[in-house]
Amino acid sequence: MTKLRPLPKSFFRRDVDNVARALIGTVLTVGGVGGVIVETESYDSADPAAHTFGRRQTPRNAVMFGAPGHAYVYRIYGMHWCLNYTCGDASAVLIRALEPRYGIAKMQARRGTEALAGLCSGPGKLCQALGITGAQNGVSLFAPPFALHRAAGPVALASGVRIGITKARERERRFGLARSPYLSRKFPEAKGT
DNA sequence: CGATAGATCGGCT
DNA sequence: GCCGATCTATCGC
Repeated sequence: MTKLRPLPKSFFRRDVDNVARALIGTVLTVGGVGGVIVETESYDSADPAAHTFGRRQTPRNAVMFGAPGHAYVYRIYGMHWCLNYTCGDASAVLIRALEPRYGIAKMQARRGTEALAGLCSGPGKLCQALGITGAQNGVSLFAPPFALHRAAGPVALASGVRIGITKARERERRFGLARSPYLSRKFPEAKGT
């Protein structure tokens, strides 16, 4: 396998949108299982779609008010989990899709499906494949079982409006690897190709 | 293909 | 009591 270099903690000490962009191409593993991040979304307290909108604190969103570089995990629709990286100042990046690369058999077993393209192509699927639950809420991303690694090289970045939200739908805070087969949904092509 | 319905429950008003 | 940063199956064209 390619040599993996860890992400520095300073990675998260910048604007949340830039973190969301820079995360594309980085590697996430949980207990050695994971892959390359190909899709993210950003949220902050000025965003009507965010859990921290208006900086109102509740038991659920408490982790987003804490230090950067931690996992914010919450349950959605009563049955799925979603993983975010906290970025400080009540902001966070939702991890939406991975290219499966490490521990693929384990991910297939957890998901109950074989197809690689569908293993981690969505926030709920990704958490199921990596075994992430509310038990990881608030834990450091820089300590086991989590491990974050730098991108192997430059990536073709795409962006667009977010998915699955009902508020602030127009905001372009979704980022991803253009034309990746592992996205939850394709990004609109700018032109040509 | 795209559209829609149902599952299922914690968090918040 | 309502609603959601989702997923899957199933329907219609």
